[in-house]
Amino acid sequence: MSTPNEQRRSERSRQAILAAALDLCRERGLAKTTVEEIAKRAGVGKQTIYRWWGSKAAVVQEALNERVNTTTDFPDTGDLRADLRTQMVVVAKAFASADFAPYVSLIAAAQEDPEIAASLRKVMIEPRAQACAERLRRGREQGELRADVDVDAVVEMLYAPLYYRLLLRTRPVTSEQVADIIDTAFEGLAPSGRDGTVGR
Amino acid sequence: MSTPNEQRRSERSRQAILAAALDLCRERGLAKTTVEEIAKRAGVGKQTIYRWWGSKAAVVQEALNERVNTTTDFPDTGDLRADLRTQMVVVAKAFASADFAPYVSLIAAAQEDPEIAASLRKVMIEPRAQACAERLRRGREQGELRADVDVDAVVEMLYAPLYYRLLLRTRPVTSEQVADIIDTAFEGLAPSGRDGTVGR
Amino acid sequence: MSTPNEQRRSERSRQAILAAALDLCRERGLAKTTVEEIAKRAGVGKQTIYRWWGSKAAVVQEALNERVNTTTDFPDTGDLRADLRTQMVVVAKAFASADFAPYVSLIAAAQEDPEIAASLRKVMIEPRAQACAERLRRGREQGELRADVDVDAVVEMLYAPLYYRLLLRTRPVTSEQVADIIDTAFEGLAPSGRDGTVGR
Amino acid sequence: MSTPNEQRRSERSRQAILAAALDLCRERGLAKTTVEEIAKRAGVGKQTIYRWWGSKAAVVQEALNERVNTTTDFPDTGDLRADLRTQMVVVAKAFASADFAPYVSLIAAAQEDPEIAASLRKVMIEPRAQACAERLRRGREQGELRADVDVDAVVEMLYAPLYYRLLLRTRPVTSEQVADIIDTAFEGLAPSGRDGTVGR
DNA sequence: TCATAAACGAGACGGTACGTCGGGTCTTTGC
DNA sequence: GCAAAGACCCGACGTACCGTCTCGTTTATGA
Repeated sequence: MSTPNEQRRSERSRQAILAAALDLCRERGLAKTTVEEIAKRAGVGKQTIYRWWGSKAAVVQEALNERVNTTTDFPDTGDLRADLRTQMVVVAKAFASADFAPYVSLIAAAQEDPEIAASLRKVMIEPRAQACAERLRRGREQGELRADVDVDAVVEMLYAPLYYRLLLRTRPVTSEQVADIIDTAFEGLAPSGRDGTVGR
Repeated sequence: MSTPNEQRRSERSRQAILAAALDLCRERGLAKTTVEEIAKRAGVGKQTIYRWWGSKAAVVQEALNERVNTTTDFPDTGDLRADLRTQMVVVAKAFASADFAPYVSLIAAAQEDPEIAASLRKVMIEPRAQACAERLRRGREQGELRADVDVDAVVEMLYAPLYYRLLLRTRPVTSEQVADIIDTAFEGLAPSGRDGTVGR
Repeated sequence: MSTPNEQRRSERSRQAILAAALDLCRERGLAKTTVEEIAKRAGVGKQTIYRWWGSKAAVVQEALNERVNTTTDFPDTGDLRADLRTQMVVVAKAFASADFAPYVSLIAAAQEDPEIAASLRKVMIEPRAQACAERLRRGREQGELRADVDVDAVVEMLYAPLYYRLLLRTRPVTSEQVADIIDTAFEGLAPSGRDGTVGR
Repeated sequence: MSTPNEQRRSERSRQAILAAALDLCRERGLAKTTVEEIAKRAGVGKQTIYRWWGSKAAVVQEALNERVNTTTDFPDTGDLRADLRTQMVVVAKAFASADFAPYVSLIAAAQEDPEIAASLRKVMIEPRAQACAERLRRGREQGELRADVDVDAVVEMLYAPLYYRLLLRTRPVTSEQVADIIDTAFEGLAPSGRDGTVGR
């Protein structure tokens, strides 16, 4: 994305652009945000944006990445279910927050732009999924999880319902949902025992 | 969406517009499809599109709804897990299909257009979720499910991972994923039985 | 312009169209008047206009022709200069009148539509020019005019300055202008006698 | 018409626009010339036209003004009638020329657009009328004209018949017409001398 | 007297051009 | 000597009217 000389780059302009982009995206969504507006609000020439980023989505992506809590550390108190709950409640609160909108816009943009999709996965999603998988692996070793589970699949099972509500807006994402997800996931749907109809 | 006289409407034009919109959307995605192109390909004036629809997304939504299998019936062989599997495999195959792209585009568009979001939920998502919930309820009555589960939450748990992969493209949606989801959901993550590890 | 059956034609619609066209033309000029507006104001379908006229200009032309004083009679009191003055003052007053605008619009339209130009000349201009030429011819026979003048050229000389001001709007058309034109035309510009330098 | 920065303006685009507009206007008249065509032929964005001009007529007006012989000098050989004839024949030839069409279109446009009318008078008509009036004034001082004539009215009397034929197309504008106009104007219509028929 | 066929009102239709917005590139200029 | 300012070419937007084309609904003969 960047042939020009990185060293001569104006940090002041860069920050102004990121801030303006994020603000506008929060105000009216990424789709209705224009590069022209970002430039004007940042007090910057359009060229300065095109020089360093490939699209407005890339700007928002960088802004978001820079501002979001970069800590992907997962709590580890020894109680897996409690730790999952702690972490997922944080995520749920974030999802429910109004100024999470730019992240949603970014996911939307990613549907028609593979480049955005790739960098979104790489920067935002996979590191966090990895951290969770890691914690699950440790839990499995401690016997808190069945030995045969595929932790990556479990990460999906746990977080997917949050994304489902976030993106389809069927219902709001809440802490209760988190509790529900964890309980159901751990205890299963089968009426008795994990091996199904046995004790019937 | 329609103040003009519905009765004088040209069905020929309507069909041509829906077909053109869907084709273009499959070819290059909704974002890169223009109303002008839809009109040209359909051999129609732009005004005819604007007269009957509020946006290109609305056109695609109607096209999709009209062409998609409207059967929301859920199989019921008496074996809940098998029926879920049957139905979810159908969904998974659809999600994996190349010409499912318009649906994905539509979900993306819905992120920044509440009207699209609402009609998407009402027309595409909720009827199918209801059908699944219904089947789950019957299964619960037959003792195939724990008596205390919230079927609506279960629907989310089951389908959310498919949407997760569809929209975040971390991995492809497959029949194996479906098997995994069902198994894990029914048997739970806990090492033995649903009531924790404590010896029974 | 008219293959349809003239006898079945609705006089009510015809009158409503002519009136609406003339009104709109007075209100905002022919250029900003649309067939759609004429139809709506006349309570008429667009097709009824297209059935009987070739253009909006043709409508205005017919309206104007029907409403204008069709008397092309020239006064003849025996005093040519007085009669010219009488008639030209009428014309000057018409030109100065606000609701003469449609006639001006029509002349403008004629500049880019030979059909309008032809019918304008035939219906509006030539009959009146002929009447004036006739009166001049009688005056010439009576010795009120030099025997060698070309009456058609004289008609032009007399009326052209009124059109000049009407169309170029350098100054308003007035009765004083009429007096001036007649005096100068009759007496000539040369300082003494009609044959110029003679008495020098 | 111009809020944008005149100094950054592209002269290349400006010239291309003026040329294209004039060409199209000659080919099919101003009424059938579209801004879109001008832009396309000039290899220019439409916005560049709208940025600097208020209408297609304004473009043609500027083009015409820039290309037309800006010399408004009137010949002065000492013989007023000869000088008038010289100059008016030039005008008559111009009026008769095929590529004078844009000027006619402009006069037509002026009938429904006061702004065009004003600039047309200011730029094209009045300077030339002034030059003629000036020459007439000098002639009057030299005794070639009656001392009491209003030179401005005379300008109108002389040129109006050319405009009459130009705009009403009753007959072609020719050099003969010019001769006729001058002879009649100077010698008058009255059978003998300017002070009536009474024998001197 | 009534059927029938034309003209009618309404207005949807395929188009063309409008005037505007914003994208991404290129040029000028001021700090 | 960079970068703000912004003019440029371009393509699409959503709208206004064009002139044509159905639709029922009057209306006005002529069988």
